Amino acid sequence: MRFLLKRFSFAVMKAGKITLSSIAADLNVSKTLVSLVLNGKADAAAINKETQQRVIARAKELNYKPNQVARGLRMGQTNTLGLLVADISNPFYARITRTIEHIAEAEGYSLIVCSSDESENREKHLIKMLLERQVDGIIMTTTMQQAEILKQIIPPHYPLVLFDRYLNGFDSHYVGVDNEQATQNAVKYLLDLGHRNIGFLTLTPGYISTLHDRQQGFLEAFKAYNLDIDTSHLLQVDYAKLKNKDYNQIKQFLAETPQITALFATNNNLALACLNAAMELGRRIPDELSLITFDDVECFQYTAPAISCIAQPLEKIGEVAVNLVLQQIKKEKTEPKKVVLQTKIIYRDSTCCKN
Amino acid sequence: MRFLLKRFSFAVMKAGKITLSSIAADLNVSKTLVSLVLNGKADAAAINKETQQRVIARAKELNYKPNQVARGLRMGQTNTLGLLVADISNPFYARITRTIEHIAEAEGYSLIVCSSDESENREKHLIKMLLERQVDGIIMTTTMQQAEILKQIIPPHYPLVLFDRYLNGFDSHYVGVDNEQATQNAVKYLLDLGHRNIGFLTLTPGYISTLHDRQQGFLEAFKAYNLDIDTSHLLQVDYAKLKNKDYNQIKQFLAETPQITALFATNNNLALACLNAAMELGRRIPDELSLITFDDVECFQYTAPAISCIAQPLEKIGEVAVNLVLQQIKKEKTEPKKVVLQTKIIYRDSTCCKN
DNA sequence: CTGAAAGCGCTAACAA
DNA sequence: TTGTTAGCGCTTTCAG
Repeated sequence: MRFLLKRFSFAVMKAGKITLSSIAADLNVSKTLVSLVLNGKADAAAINKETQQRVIARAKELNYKPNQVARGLRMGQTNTLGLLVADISNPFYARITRTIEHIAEAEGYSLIVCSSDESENREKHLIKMLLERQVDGIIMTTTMQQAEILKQIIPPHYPLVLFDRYLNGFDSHYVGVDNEQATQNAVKYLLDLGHRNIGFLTLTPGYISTLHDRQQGFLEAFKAYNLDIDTSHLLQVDYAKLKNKDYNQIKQFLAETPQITALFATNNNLALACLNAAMELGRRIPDELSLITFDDVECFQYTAPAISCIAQPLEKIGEVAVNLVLQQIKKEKTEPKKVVLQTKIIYRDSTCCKN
Repeated sequence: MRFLLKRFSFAVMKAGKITLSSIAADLNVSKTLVSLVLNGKADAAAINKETQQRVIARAKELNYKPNQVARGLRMGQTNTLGLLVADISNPFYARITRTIEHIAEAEGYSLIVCSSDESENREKHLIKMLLERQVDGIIMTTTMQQAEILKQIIPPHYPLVLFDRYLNGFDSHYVGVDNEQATQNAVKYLLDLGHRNIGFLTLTPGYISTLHDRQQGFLEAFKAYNLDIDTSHLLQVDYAKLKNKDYNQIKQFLAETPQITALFATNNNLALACLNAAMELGRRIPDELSLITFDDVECFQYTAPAISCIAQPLEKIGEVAVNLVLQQIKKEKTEPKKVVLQTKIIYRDSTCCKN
């Protein structure tokens, strides 16, 4: 009786739900059989061709969709990757995401995408979430200051790759560029153009490796030329304000340091902000003020003037990142690999000789 | 013996895995108890305060992370949303994604993000994938021409919202703007400036509702002014080529129709391409050629000249989209709602009177 | 106040 | 060649 009741309620409740069992019941075969056939393991199991056909036909007919959640639970693998960036609406990350998505998808992986918003707390929270969701690996830009939290939160041999930013004391796979060298080259280029009073615009939080290294590169360039740096030429802009299009900090800076003839911006948002500020202050670029920035975005070639910049190989970064994580998942254990890619200075119209 | 073997391998394999049962075993209580406590249902179940404390303490100590895949399977709900866009690297989608992500996250939902690449096949494939992954709802821009495929593939009352583009014959929730009206207004503005030979640049595939409606708006504007349209002023650019920065089609078009004094571009990529083509051909904007485009992206205010455009309320679109899908998930059943938001023409320097 | 047991949909040993 | 069964980790009746 109990049994019957169960069968009954099962049948009733499941109206419409097509599962392995429902197909099996329908065909009077076992779940195993259906599973084997639908996973292409039928031949290996030497299952009757004719039976195979019946199963396949019925599955198609019923529009069967395997429940990947159940599958994931059973197999201990979700075929999902976590992608954690600072801000998905930043073209820098959006373009890398695109590449990662494509490669991942080709390998059967989906992406759970999230933005940390440059907040350590959010990042911590999001990583936990990804881990709870049993993603098979994580690709991320960290905004952490200390390796500790990450070490605590991420299991020892978990498939992980940091990109763009590294974290001292956290020995994981990584892909990015040599920010210090790239910046140094760009600043030397400004120096070679005759500029001596060069402003350096960076962001909060300043401890982020890319920002830190770029600043280091800036200092190194001066040192290499035996030049002193006026620290009043360094400005750290508040990230939230920048996101909010509040450029007052920059305008004030430009107004207060009229001796500056060239500007180095540490990222694309900052460069656009400079353009805006200079425009409002009536400082002509490049005649009165040269500008060069880290990161290339499409529109830099169409701005007035076109903006000189340091371009990172975005596609390549995405490609390496996803491949590194996939390799770890496939247990191709390797030492944490650090991949450093080449940047390229793109000379456009926002930079010229000091006159 | 058999039993022992199993226990053994179990113990070995599970080394380190913290689960509900492992905690329960550890504490000599039942899984139920632990589950209840960890889900905040302990008080409702009137569980001993002291026991609760023990459970919570141990869970924290062991750094327990609930397996959301198991939870999802059991509860028939994954707290995951599918977001399907044409191209995540397009700032238009990236910015909407940002808003959606934030609201979804606040409600406890994660996002699986994917790009259809304007391919019907990819779209079909991705929707199937999302459904198999048991996402609780889907937010998408469709690139389908016919409603049929979507109807076949998506279950009748599945939580779904289309945004940006609608699909005739597919009666779902929707949020977007009045593309026809917006375009008509913008074109009338060009007409009012004295332009009569206006080029219209659109994309493949042309059947997409937004593109279609924009073209319709273009035609309507002329009709309203009792003006004839020279169909040689309409150009449909190949999407793949555009993505690929191959602007020859546009350059050729501009070269062959020198009588054109103003251009309407149906999206941001096209506008940038026009800028590029005009530059290479030495056609000065706006003096020789006015340009207005659908969609605003940040850099349009910094280009030379700054580009006039029709701005869509991106944040609002994202917000409405995610809320609509969340409502459906929460079974707040409503008739498929169509939300049409306001656009705004932003007048910048790329448009001027015909001289 | 607490526990046993069933079962979400699937895979994979093992049996037959 | 096919079926039985156990179990992935969790929630939730239902019994005590």
